[in-house]
Amino acid sequence: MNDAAKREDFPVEAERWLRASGLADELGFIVSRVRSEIMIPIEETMEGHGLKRHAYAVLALACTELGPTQRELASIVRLDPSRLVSVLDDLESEGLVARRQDPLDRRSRRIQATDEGRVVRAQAAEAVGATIDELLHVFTSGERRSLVDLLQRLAFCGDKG
Amino acid sequence: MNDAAKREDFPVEAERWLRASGLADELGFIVSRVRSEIMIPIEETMEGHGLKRHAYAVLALACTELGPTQRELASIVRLDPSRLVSVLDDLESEGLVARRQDPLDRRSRRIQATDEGRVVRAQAAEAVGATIDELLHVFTSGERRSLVDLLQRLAFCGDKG
DNA sequence: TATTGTTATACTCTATAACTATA
DNA sequence: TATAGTTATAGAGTATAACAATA
Repeated sequence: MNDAAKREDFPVEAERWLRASGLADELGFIVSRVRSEIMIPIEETMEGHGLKRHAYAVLALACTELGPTQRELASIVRLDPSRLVSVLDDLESEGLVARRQDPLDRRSRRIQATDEGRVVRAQAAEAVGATIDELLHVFTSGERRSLVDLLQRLAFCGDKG
Repeated sequence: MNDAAKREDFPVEAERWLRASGLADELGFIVSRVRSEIMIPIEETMEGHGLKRHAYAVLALACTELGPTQRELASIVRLDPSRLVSVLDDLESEGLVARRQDPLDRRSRRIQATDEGRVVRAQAAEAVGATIDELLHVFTSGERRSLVDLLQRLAFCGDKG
C-alpha cells in the first residue's frame, strides 16, 4: 500500500541530500513526491468507504447522467480496458454500479451508478474533500485556487482538441 | 510502460465526463493525472540516457559530495531497501556508481557516483530539463515559479522536522 | 473487416520475511 | 540485541494477445 521506506527516518538529512543533488528543484521529482504524499492519506480515506483508487474514479464517472461506455471509461481513467473489467466486477457485485447494454450499439455497455452507488459516491467524495482540506491547511485560500488552477491547466491541456 | 488506454481516443468527451462527474475539480485526481502526463515524456527522456525513474534519482543523489547510505537512499527515494539493491546492481554494473563501505560503520555502504556517472547524470538532467520546459510552454515564467513553489511546499512539508 | 467487452497469460513492480555481517 | 545490506518469494498491478458478440 504505502511505499515501504518510512517517511520519518531521516527527515532533516533527506532535505539536505535533496537540495545538494538538485532533485528538490526538478519538477518530475516534485510532482511524483506530491502525488505519493497526498495519495497515501486520500487512498486511506477511500478505502474507509470500501473504494480503491480506480473504483473511486469509475464510480464518480458512473454517477453522470448518461454514464460512459467501458471504452470511454478506460480512456478517461487511463486504465487498460481489460483491467477495467475486474474493477467493474467488484463495483457491480457490491451493487454500486450496473452495466446497461447501449441500445444504439449493442456491443457497448454504459456504466451507471445505482442509487446506493450515488450515496457511497457522495459520502466518499465528502470524506476525500475533508482529507484534502487537511493536506492543504498550510495554504491560503488564494494559494489553493492558484495551485488547483495551474495543475488543471497542466493536467488537461491535452484534452482540449 | 504507458498506461494503456490511448490519450487521444475521446479528448473532448473526456473533458465533458470529467466536469460532469466532479473529478476534474478533485485535487487527488488532478495530481495523479499531472504526474502521468509529465512522467510519460520524462521517463522516455530518461530511458534515452539508459536510466529508469528510480535509477535517475539514485544517480542524482550519488553525485553529492559524501554520498548517502543505502538506508538513507531508500528513505529519500521512498523505495524499499530490498528493491534498491537491484537498482544499484544495475547502476554499478554500468559503472555509474560504486558502493563504498563506510569506515565509521562497516555495516553501511555509501553510494558514490563515478566520473562517468557524473557525466551521465549531467547529460540526463539537461535533457530532462528540456523536456520539462516543453511541457511548461503554456505557462509564463512567473506561473512556472509559483507552480514549483507551491508544489515544493506540498511535497516537502513533512521533511522539515 | 473492425470494434466492444472479456478471458487468459505473462511480465513488472512491490512488500515481507529470513539470512549475513557488523555493531 | 539491534541494524545494514542482501536474497528469495509471494502478491498486486499492468500489458498483450486471442476470443465471442455485434457492427
